[in-house]
Amino acid sequence: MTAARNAPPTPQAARRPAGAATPARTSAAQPTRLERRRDKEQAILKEAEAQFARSGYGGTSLEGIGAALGLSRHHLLYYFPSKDALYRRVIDDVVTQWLEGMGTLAAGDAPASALRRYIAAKLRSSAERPEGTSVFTQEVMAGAPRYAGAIVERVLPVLQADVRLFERWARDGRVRRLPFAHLMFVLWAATQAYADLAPQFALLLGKPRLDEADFAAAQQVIEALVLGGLGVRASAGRNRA
Amino acid sequence: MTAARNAPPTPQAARRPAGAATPARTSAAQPTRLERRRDKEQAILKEAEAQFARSGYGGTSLEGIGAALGLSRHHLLYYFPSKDALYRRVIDDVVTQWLEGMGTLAAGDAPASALRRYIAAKLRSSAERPEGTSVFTQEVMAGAPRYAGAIVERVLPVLQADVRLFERWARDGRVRRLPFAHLMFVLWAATQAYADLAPQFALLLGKPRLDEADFAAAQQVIEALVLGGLGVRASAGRNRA
DNA sequence: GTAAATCTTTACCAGTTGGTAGTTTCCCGG
DNA sequence: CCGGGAAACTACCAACTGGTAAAGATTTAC
Repeated sequence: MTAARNAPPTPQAARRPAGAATPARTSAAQPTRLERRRDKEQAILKEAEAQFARSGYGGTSLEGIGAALGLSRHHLLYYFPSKDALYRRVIDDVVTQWLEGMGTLAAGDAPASALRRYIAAKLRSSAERPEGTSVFTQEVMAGAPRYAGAIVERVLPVLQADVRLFERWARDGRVRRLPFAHLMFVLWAATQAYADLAPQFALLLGKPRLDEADFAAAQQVIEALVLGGLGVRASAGRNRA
Repeated sequence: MTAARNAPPTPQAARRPAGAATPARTSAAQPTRLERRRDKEQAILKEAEAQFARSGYGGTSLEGIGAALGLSRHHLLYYFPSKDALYRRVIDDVVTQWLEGMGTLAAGDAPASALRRYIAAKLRSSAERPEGTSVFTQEVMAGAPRYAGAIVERVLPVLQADVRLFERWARDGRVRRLPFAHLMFVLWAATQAYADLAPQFALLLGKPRLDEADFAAAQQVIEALVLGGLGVRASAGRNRA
């Protein structure tokens, strides 16, 4: 309470504004107002994502999010008009990030390497940003009251494209035929579990948290299952780790 | 934990004749007080499980649970001393049910049929009582603040037994060697997803909810992956559906 | 029939929630 | 130096949260 007041979290210090693509303006040393605002919004979104992931929508309070950032609840309502609006922004970003990782499968590669890359990408996202998928999972468990539309509009096309790719592979005799939509579901489930259920897994492995070796093992298992289940020879690029 | 009963110790129960005097009809047509209480507790637990699954701990209110049952919030607090106690009872039942489905693997069967039965049992439990695992998943996502102990004490031994069984199979050359703990994690993830993520899957399949065909397809996929990944000939009982 | 145990309801409480309104402080450009 | 807009804080609110205390109603046992 006491020290939080005049100690703003120095947004630009650790956060590099991802400006590789954008033309580097004079902003490097002196962040403009707009940039500072965007950085602060980003910090709020990040903290909100973490808390929504941990406690769900109903279990998270604006006060709590603000406290973690040294802000008052009313301040948050200055940046975001309502808790619901904040939540929607969070989940929107999550879905976007989630979809980004999915395009990987569409590459014109051989099934084995395409799948391997897909699994690795999904697992990496689980390791690096677990909160994101947890928020999404909780939204789904609640019956997707706020995001059923987005799921159909944004996820369904990508799923259908992936299924079509599998069908093509099956037609060419490169993979065994399976209910491919469900195969994708299981793939998502397996990779997402290493974000959502990580605390449980860590507990059962006797560690404080999952480490790289665990993710490597997960990758090995999931690859073996998927490639084995599809009847794809897992020979080519055997040793990867 | 399980005996955390708030109610008075029901002194009459001991005084009642041990059932010899009254035939079965008494309990069937005219439920005794104890039975009525137990039934009511059960109804509360069921509704609480559903709401905790949907909205999480923080998003669920005693008022809401009571309303769904035609009771007042204060009435709930007569049967359960606090929201936390109610939640713990719910999650305790869930863990118990969850563990029941796990013993299946220990049978002295051939790997293929043992795994098939295990997958079928897990999927059935996801289909029949999805709320249970959703509560559990949410507890885990929150970092298992209330149930880390139970996970270690109750789940870990079963997991270790299963892993040992896999190791034995591997030593005998009956399955390919994998990080078996992670194999179990992936198996849990895949089967649980058909409870937790069912709304998403249904949405993507264009149905109001998953039906038997979907669970059959899931079973087919998971079987193919696990048996294929372990290098087990899925021949024996090929056609099952 | 009556007393005791059980069940149900009412009244009340302090703390927290998301949200609004208004005011003050700060910063930056001119 | 100053004006204006962005940022931050104060005060306040109605609704709701879990929880307690106590009174009223209903069975049930004797």
